[in-house]
Amino acid sequence: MPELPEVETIANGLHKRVAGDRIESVWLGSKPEPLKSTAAEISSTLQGSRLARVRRVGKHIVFDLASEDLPATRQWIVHLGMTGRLLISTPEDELPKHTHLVARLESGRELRFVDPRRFGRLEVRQNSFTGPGAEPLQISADDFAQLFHRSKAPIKGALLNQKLLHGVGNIYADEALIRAGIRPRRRAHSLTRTELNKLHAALRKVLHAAIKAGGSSISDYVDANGDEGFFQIQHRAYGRGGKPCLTCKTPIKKIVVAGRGTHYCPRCQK
DNA sequence: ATACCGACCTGTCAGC
DNA sequence: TGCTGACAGGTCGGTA
Repeated sequence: MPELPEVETIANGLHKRVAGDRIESVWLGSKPEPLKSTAAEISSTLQGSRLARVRRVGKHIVFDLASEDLPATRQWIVHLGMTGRLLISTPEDELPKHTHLVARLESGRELRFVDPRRFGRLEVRQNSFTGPGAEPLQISADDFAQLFHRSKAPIKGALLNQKLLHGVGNIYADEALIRAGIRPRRRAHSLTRTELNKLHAALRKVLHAAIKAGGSSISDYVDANGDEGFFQIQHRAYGRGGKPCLTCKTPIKKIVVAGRGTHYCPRCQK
């Protein structure tokens, strides 16, 4: 579900609402799929920890944990997958179907992880988590060009490769490419430096605009406060197959690239 | 090493 | 109304 702008919105919202609170106890569901660490590791690490800070790394939500006896080097990492959600609730709120973790907080609230499709992952770590790739909003144009100029993959696939850049998903890959005027099937190494610069700038711009809009709500995405994002009204390619290009009126094409539904303008994108 | 492709899951929606 | 199949914001592992 969530890509960089949505995860950033969720992490910032969670930070505002739960930073400083302490986890008193943890309930874990019986389904093991969402766990990368063992249930015992997750329970023992979270229990008693203070949520010092909540932030985004790539598409991951990172909770920096602190406790009386240990320095703040432990982290709780949450990847939301396609349908994962972190909800702040009261104990009286009905437990949603597909709830996999409930953390009871000192404040009396509960932080719940709900994920119907179970593509999300929970993990605890001791060391500092830096994510699989580079941050799209921090990387320089030079380093950005370096990442892609040797890859034979279609540029759309390369943008989705989290080991290169982390945080870009299907929506923002399509939205960056249409804004940069580049076809999704172009081999990454075939892009000129001018095109890579345009793509770097377009990606930064679209991600910043989407963060400002609170992300894209396609079906059920809501942030930590339950509010919808509204960047979807600014989509030019994603979800607009058959509809006229906002620049030239040519119908937007929908194809499959790197196994993902891909939308582009056959006239504006070269 | 690189790049496709199915698998992993549930829910929703279109079409019959 | 109800069934079937396609599709969905992501990632991983196997295979070519």
